[in-house]
Amino acid sequence: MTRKRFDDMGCSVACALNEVGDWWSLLVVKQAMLGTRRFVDFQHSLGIAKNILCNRLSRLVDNGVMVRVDVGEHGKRYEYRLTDKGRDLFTVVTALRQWSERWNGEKDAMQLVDGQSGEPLAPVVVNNRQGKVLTVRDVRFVDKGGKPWEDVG
Amino acid sequence: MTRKRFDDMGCSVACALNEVGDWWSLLVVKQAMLGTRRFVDFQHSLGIAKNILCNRLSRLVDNGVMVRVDVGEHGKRYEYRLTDKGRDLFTVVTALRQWSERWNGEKDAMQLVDGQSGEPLAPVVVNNRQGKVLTVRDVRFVDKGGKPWEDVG
DNA sequence: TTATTTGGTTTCTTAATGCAACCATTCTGA
DNA sequence: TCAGAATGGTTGCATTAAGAAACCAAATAA
Repeated sequence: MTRKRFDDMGCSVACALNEVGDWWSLLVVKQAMLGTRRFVDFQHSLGIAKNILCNRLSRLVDNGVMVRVDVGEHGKRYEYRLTDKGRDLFTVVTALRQWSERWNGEKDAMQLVDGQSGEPLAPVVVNNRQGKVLTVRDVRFVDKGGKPWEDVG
Repeated sequence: MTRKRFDDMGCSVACALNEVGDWWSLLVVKQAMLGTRRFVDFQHSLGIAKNILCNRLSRLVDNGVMVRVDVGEHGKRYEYRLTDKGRDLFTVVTALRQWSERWNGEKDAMQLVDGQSGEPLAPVVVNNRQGKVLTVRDVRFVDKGGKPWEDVG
């Protein structure tokens, strides 16, 4: 009786959550986006148990979100860095951060700003191809043939 | 020895994950965005255990992401609907869906399209205030005073 | 050369998850 | 009306995940 698998549900969202849907993974990715690379630095900045961090880093490496780079002279010194796939989670992490700030207040001592101007970022939104902002009410779910999706009864 | 709390880490992302960072919550929200409202429909479409679904719906209601609406003639018939806070997770869920499709292929039988044109959506991106697309390399973390953030050693 | 850092593993306890059985209302069909 | 199904749970048990602490070997710094 293992934990339910999410990668065979025929749902992209479930498939994503199968890789980064636990309590810690996205926080590790977020911390890597702040520049953290070493095992001990992840451990101290996140306050995560060593065995859990070990497990999460391994899973992230297995899933191609991070890579373990050997930086020691004779091995045994490593850095964990984001891959392109990992850096591409920037939109997800930023959307999550902004959502939290909108609804729970700015609990963060840090602020994310444009590196050049130093200004805050624009809110992350969903656009159609013409650049119009869409809410969940403005979209439809269709199958491959373009037919509307039927709710499961 | 309880599970680690994420809402007192001084991090907005952690605070968000404290509410929807478990394996199931975002999937329940995503399913609600597809129109599912009834307990049994969530159960069947997600394949989630009843006690876990019960716990997740309660937590989502407690956190203001969903509301339980009484729709029975004499009680005992309920609908679970997204609140504004819940609907605002649309960007997060969509970013996650697109990320999964980009890196793991389109595992989903369903496609999300613009309700009016029927066209696929534009990729969710992070913009600065001038509308320029930013990657994680284009941003900085600063404190309240605007000073750059120092990595924890 | 000794001490410390790094990156783990092991052990033990508690929490989360999954499955199945059960249960009290409420609606439905004959 | 009355049996039976649907709804929205709860409870008990088994397994897996998470957290804290101790321990450990290789590599590095003092």
